Amino acid sequence: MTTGEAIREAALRLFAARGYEATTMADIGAAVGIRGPSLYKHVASKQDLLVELMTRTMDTLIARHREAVAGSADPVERLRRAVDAHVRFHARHRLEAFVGASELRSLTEPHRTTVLARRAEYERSFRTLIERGPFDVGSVRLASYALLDLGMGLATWYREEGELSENEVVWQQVEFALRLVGAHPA
Amino acid sequence: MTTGEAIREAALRLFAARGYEATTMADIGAAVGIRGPSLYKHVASKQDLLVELMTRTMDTLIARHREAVAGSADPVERLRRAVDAHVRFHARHRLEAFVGASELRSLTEPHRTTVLARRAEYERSFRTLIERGPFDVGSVRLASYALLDLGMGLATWYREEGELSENEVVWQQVEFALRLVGAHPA
DNA sequence: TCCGATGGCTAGCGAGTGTTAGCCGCTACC
DNA sequence: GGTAGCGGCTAACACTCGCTAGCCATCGGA
Repeated sequence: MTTGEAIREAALRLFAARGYEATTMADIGAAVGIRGPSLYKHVASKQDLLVELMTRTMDTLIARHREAVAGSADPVERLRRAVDAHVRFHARHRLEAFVGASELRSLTEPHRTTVLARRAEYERSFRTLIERGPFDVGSVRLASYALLDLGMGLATWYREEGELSENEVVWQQVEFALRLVGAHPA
Repeated sequence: MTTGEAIREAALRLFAARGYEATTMADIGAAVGIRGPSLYKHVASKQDLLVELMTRTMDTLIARHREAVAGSADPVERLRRAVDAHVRFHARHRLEAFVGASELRSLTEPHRTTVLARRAEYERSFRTLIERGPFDVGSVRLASYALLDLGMGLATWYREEGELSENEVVWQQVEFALRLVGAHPA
């Protein structure tokens, strides 16, 4: 259903710009050229729109992570690829990432708990990556948070039209990340 | 007026937990033991509450930054102190920082522009700090964003009751930051 | 040609919102 | 002991919102 997809895309843009609570069904409708009530022919509810967006975001983020990590057995290379995927995801899906981080509180139970669990799992996977490698950090947990924050920040400031290309930004962030955990002695 | 302060504190907690739009004046009133309409004897409006919170946050953040940087002339030491102040602020004022980052969109003009300008100024000051020192980064701008993101992340995950003390967390983050910009060769 | 589904629309319900108006008890002060 | 005013309160206004009900035009397939 391509109309449903258009609605989700419009909702994403509006949620990112104004926030979930401040966005009205009439706004979303207007963005796809129909009236508010007509949306209910395509989606179940406003909350459902948010749930769909957030779970999809976490699903593809974790999928990209698994693909990236699976490609190598070397701990340093695995972390490098994980950070690359993490940063690249936040560059390519800025709005999804932004909504995912800022609208957790608008999620009703049990969806909130589900998404939070997914996020915790993702963080744990970074922690494991750091633990298993020849890295030098005081606190593994803090290091994992630092790597995650480094990428999530992109959701705020990254712009596709910026002077640096996606690859340049990703490379630079990966470099920062590796320095941070004490790899990359050169 | 100590009642006004209590109201601002309650509003801060509620804005952080539920978001500005989802928080009602009745909620804020209940948190300080009065009814919603009675709040208007102490504050001008709900929006005014948010404006006050956000401008105060930026003011004290910038003040702490200036104090920290003023204490030394050595570029590395200046950056170290700036990061220390930045991280410490986000640990001590978690909620303010969280609201400051997530409710920018709930700010009506011209306040939004004012606060954004203040934030840009703050970022620029980090950029200058990096430019003027013996650091090694590909992009100064990206490095400044990275340092800022490193501290702002605390707003999400830091808890006072955590196993690491404030000082331990700050030291660790400062270490990460200095490694990131290529200082701290040891 | 008829029919059922699809997907728009308007009207409207019911709940909730920020804010104002106006009332009243308490307290401080002359 | 009167009174000004501070700071509570309830009632109510003027919306707004998500969502449902019910109507109707279009159109593909039997």
